[in-house]
Amino acid sequence: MLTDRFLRDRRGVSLEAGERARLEAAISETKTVDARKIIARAGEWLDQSTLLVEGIMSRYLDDRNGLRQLVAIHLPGDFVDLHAYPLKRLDHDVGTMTPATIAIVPHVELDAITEQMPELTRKLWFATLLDAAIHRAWLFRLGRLDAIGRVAHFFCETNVRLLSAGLSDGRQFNLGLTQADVAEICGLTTVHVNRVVRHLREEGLCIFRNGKVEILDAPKLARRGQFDPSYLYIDDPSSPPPPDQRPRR
Amino acid sequence: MLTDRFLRDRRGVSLEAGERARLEAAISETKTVDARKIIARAGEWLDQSTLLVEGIMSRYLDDRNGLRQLVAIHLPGDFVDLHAYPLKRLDHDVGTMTPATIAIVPHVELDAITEQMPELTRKLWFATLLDAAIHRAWLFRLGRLDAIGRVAHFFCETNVRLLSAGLSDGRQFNLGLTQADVAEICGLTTVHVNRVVRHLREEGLCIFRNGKVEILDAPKLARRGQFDPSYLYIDDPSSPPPPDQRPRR
DNA sequence: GTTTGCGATTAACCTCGATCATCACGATTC
DNA sequence: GAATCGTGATGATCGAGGTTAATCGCAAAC
Repeated sequence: MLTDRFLRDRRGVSLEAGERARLEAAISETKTVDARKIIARAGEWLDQSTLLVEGIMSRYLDDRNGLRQLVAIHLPGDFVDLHAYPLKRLDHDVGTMTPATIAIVPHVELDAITEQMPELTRKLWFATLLDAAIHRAWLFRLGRLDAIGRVAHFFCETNVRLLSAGLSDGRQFNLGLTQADVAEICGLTTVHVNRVVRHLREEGLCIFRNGKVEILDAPKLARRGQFDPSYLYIDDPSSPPPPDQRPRR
Repeated sequence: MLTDRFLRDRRGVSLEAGERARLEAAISETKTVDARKIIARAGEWLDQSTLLVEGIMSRYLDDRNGLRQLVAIHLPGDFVDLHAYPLKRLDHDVGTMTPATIAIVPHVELDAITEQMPELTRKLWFATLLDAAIHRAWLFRLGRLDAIGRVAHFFCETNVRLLSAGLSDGRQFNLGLTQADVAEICGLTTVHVNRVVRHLREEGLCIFRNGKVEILDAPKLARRGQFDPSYLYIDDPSSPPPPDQRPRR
């Protein structure tokens, strides 16, 4: 199903069968889009949102000189611009990075869901806040890490996200991004990303070639990027479960 | 009322009288908190959220060396950690920067609201996504602006936000932050923030002294920080209104 | 009046990453 | 086959901002 990967392995908020069916029914159409196409522009009024089925998409802000800062990348299973539902108007552009398959969900369908299914509504809300949590990790990356740490952190994050989408084996994954893309994500120049990539390779941490990432030493890479995956809210039996009783304070 | 400033002047999502009353009724208690106190820690399971009535609060991530990256600052009227309602567990710490008055909203009350009031639910959702939009602006700041631009952008943003909260006259406002705080926000060192502040003063853009900001040349300051307030979604008669009919694509 | 301590300020030095330039390689295209 | 273009690789140079450290102003505490 198109929504199979949506909120997969997210503790406490994975969809029930009925919820998944309801969301699936809300899809008005699916289509394929070429790489490097703009799906929605900043300031546009939107009446639909985009669920990413296949491929990689991004959200970005332009600066005055035509340079871009990516604020998010989206992987299969992500409800890319669900936040356009409450916001109605976006503050940034949304586009594809690779060829992509997307499913369209009209906002009138989401109106119906919010009227009738409060539990599913909370899960959709959760999905948008997960994006916000990733924004925060990216803020940490840009504000507190050096160039090597930023790229290391990005690779770690993407590995974990793709793993939960079933698109990485935990050691190797295909990203389809260029060094220039990584530069726009990490707030660096392509030249310096190239040097960072070489450094990571020479240190035996990971190899980035032809858009593919091979992680050689995951613990060391995570340490270098100060990466802790808890902000991704992925179901992990080894982390402490929610308290039986809601905690009081 | 305690919620008077919440979603004030936000086009299309300002609260109706009944909604405001319902939210007000959801408040279980209010309290005052000293400056520099932690309200919630990363990883904690929460069953309540915090509405900021007076004072300034922040959210931040710690790095390995004990340095912090602020990911948000909150002003009176902000529902600081409303995102804890869908997320249940935070990925960051929440604390006060100045002495503050806060109102507590138990999540069980929010359960009731999401069951009974879908329109108000969408507005609460909107409020959390507004925070995400501000995260994105901060990402732009850290990724694409130099030190002077970052501080200029931050002052512009804060001025607009305080203006809509009725706490700035558009030219001057009291922030109660130190240069070290600004450094943690802008991903700089205190030493360099000091240099930037001097530069902004000498260029006649703005004066930052004793936690107070005086804006001398708002247009120039905005240009220097590439600041465009549309991401704050504040009601502004001069910006284009939503289309009468929902747009189709 | 002295002490303490926080915050602001300034200087000296150095490093990381930007900038500019060139070159290699492969895939298209004509 | 030549030309073009996107992507990656690498060297030389430079400057913004980090680091370290010293000093100052001022308010609170004693």
